Amino acid sequence: MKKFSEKIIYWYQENKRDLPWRNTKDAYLIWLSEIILQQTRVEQGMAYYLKFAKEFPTVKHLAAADDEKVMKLWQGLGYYSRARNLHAAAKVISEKHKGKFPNEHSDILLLKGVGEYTAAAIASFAFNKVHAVVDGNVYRVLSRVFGIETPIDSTEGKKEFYKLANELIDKKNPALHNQAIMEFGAIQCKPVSPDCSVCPLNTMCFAYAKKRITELPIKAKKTKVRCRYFNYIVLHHKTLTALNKRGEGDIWNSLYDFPLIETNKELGEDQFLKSKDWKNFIDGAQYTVKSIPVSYKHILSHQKIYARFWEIECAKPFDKLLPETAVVIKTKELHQYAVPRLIDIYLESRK
DNA sequence: AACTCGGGGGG
DNA sequence: CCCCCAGAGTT
Repeated sequence: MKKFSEKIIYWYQENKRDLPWRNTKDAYLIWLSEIILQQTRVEQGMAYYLKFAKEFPTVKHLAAADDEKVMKLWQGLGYYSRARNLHAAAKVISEKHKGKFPNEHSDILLLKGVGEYTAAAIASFAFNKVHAVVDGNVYRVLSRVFGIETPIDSTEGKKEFYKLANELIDKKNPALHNQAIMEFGAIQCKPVSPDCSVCPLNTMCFAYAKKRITELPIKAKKTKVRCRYFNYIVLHHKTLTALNKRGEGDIWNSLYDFPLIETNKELGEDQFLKSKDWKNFIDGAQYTVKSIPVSYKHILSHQKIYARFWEIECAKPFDKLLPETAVVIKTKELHQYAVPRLIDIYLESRK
């Protein structure tokens, strides 16, 4: 009987997708692709990879780029700390490593934004080192084939799956093996309704034999969702608009939105208009509220945001009247700023 | 060990 | 509505 590794590698060679980051040995490009693909589907990350690779063909190009430009290119992809860490690490590689990407697993692991998975991916794909990758796909394949019921989001589970993955890896073809098992998980051993009848591993699969495909892998925690109510104050004065740069400790760090009043619960529209808080933004200046606010429900994996955009025409400039984090910009230059998807959708609707 | 960090797609 | 996706950093 053929071994696990041989079977998935054979399957991979017959079924693999043609993906751009598989056609290079450039550690920088492989790193770039791995950061973009963290918790992100290949189809969603593809356009961003092509954009970044074209705009920043080498790590030095990326290191030399402006922060705001990097964030703008990342706009819409989510998990924005990835972009900040990517940029910070590019500067380290460019300066401390003289532009040469580290080729040891332990050194790669020191880079900001690079954890166990990504270090193994880069070390194997770029330098053909024997380090097994364990991503969501690998957890699923291993738990099903070998019947592992340890929760994948536990410390114990992580150790157990890494141990098994490193026992199974083809030490002569670590890069090929790692690509194969992930692609196998993504395409054949899918999360929902995989076609096990055509699976090359169905004769050795625990979950298939026990009819427990839908139960594996096991995840212990469930993310709870928090509801938030955002009242955005979209201030205009002639050709000017006020933006707000978001900071640490909340979503969308280092992106821009508008000056904001957040409340614990839904307020009526008249109730909000009467409230004093937002008028601090304009310090009692004359203003005109343009019609009723535009409303959106923005769903994230861990937050539900009920947003309203109050468009206010202000009679005088608002330079010094805003929060510390605010910036006054020309409305026509708004498109240069990196904004959350929610703000982007609002702006698109205003065109 | 638990929490937080986005956005999109599929059943 | 739910779950998952080429996970990592912080507390």
